[in-house]
Amino acid sequence: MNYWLLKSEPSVFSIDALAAAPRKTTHWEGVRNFQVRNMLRDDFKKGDLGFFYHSSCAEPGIAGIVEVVRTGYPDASAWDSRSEYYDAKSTENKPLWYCVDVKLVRRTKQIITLDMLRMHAETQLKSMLLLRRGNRLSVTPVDESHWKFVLSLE
DNA sequence: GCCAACGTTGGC
DNA sequence: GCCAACGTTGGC
Repeated sequence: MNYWLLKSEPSVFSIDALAAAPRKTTHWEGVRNFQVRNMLRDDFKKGDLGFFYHSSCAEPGIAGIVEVVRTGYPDASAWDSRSEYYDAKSTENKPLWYCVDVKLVRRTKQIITLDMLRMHAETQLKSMLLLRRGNRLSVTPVDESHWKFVLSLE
């Protein structure tokens, strides 16, 4: 079983929006980066857990925990010409982009902020991809040791 | 296959 | 709004 960190801008899709969604589940759609696509398509397994991370906002940090409930399948938003995620290079016969479904397990007791994580960037969270300079991937794998340590910060 | 230009991410 | 970082594109 794998652990992940999924970034979302709360102004676009927040933990509140996920909590309010039917079955507290959402399509993790709109990924248009090949590295991330490959992870969604090939590496996400049912039952994997992920941190739901708020990015590009006043208080960046981990807001909740999600579970993978459906593994990679073609992202239909790519062939919807009305979608902001439309991509003419992807078709139903030859899908280019993939998504997964995730379900909210629970909110964290408070936002585990980027600042809190950074305090351990040279010790327990050394090599955590989120904290690596220049990292911009919207989905990153999380080591089990990092996962457990982050939760101990709650 | 190289690499400059361009676009995007995301913290600040 | 700035800008560092880096992925993508496209001419050659």
